[in-house]
Amino acid sequence: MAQEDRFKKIIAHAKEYGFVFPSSEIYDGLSAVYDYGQNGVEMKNNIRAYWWDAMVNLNENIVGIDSAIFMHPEIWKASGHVDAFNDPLIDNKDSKKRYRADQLIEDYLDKLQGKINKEAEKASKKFGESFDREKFLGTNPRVLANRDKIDRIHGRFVKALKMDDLVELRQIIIDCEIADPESGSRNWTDVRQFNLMFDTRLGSVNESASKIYLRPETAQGIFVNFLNVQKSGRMKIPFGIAQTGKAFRNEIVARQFIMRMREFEQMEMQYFVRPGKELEWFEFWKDKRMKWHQSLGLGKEKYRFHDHDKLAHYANAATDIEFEFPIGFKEVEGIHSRTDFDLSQHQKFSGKKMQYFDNDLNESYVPYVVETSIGLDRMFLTVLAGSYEEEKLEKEGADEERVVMRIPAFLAPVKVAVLPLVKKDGLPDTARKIMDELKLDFNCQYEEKDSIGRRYRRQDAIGTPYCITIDHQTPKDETVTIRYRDTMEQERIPVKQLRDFVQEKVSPKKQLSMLG
RNA sequence: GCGGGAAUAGCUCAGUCGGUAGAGCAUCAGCUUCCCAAGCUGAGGGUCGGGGGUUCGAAUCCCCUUUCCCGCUCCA
Repeated sequence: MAQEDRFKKIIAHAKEYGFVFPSSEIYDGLSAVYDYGQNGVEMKNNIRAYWWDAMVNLNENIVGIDSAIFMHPEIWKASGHVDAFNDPLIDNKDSKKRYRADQLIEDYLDKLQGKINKEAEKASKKFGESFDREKFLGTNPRVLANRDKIDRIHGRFVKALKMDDLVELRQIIIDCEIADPESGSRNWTDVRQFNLMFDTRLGSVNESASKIYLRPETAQGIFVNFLNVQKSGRMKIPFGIAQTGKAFRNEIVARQFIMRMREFEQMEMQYFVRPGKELEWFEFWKDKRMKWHQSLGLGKEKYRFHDHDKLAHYANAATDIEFEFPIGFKEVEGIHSRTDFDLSQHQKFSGKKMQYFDNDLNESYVPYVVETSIGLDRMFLTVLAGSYEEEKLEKEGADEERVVMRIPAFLAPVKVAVLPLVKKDGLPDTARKIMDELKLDFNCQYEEKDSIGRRYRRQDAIGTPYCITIDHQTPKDETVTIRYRDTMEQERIPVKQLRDFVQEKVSPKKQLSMLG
């Protein structure tokens, strides 16, 4: 409970200090859509840049692209999204539980098959070694009745799925007297289709305009450009293509702040490898990506792998990197061994050869793919949640508290605050000069209003790692104090050294060099 | 989408039995000059989430609706 409160506080803090706002708020908001504010956009850009540096710049064999959100509609048939993102759903009116209609029918068919197997089992025990399983299955009246039933239902089921016949799907459920597995109730609503892909029209608004989708993932933009990049970049396997960009999913339920949004940003890299080598590379990227996360310094114990037991049809290995949010461990990044599924599908649907000629093997093949796919918005939330701290301060008298965002300096939205100690004696002028110097290199804020202590706290709240204070000593010896966000300690340094000093502290170079 | 709860100033909240909306903090201007937030003076800011109804009169009662939170469900 306390943890949930903490999550709420982080959301409130994000809004109050210009990180994340609900979309269209003055019109009552728009469900599961959020806007990034003045501080949020800086931090988001910094996270994206850190990922790009680590993937594209640090790896000579990885290049980036930026593909369009609109793509040829056939792509989503090839990828399986047109089928897989169309779930027929049905609700039980009594228990208020929701199920996938196709799942209910499949479970029912499985149960019938189970009955047949049991029947055979029983007979086998009874007749011992003289038992002829095939003959039994072909003659026993109970088995025959069930097999006949399975055939009939299965036939209707397949046809209904093919025709998208929702009424027939419901009729099958009624005819088979399928009950809610939990409550036993057979009081069902109509079957409804939820397509998780947004669609719109390309071209003029008329009958001939074609329906196109807003991409539900960025990965396909990479697959369809595989040949373009490989040839124009003279890439040799293994190599990777990286991309960041928006994707859209019309989630039935989207909740938990920016954890699941209808419009979100992905950072993906598809790594093309020799068939048979994919599981080695899968392990390689698991390790690399985990190191990237841990390089942020938010606490190694807050990360874990969660291997998938149930694999998607295209994958032969999959794992999630999870981060411990106040509401529990949640997926931040997925690493999948996608086999040659995607390229093969595009080869099939487009009729173009999606192959690579490997000189070392002297043969051509459809490459296998290992994917690293990370949600930028979730990453953003990771940094927020991992940085937010209500710190108890010891002070004479009452207990004091400060809210401080311990954001890694290279991700912080504002790097430096320039603060004249008081608003007189020419200190603001001196501060302005320093500000003008520094703002060419860093995102800086100048503040002269309110007491110095209050200004420090305001900077703590947005995670500014360094505050530079111009005091009465500055005009005398050209030095200022620099105050550290995390320790609240101060140091005095010459104005001349400021730029280099800050530069070294807010650059991601040190972290990146450890990843390289 | 279903069930439950919530919505009053930027934030936290008060508002009695239905009688024209209040506090603290924050914001802005001026004063004060101080190294870890809440000194002084003044000002701005709300059609009480939106729409409809009952009533002489609605923040308050009724209906609808939107958004958020919790649970269910879903999650390439």
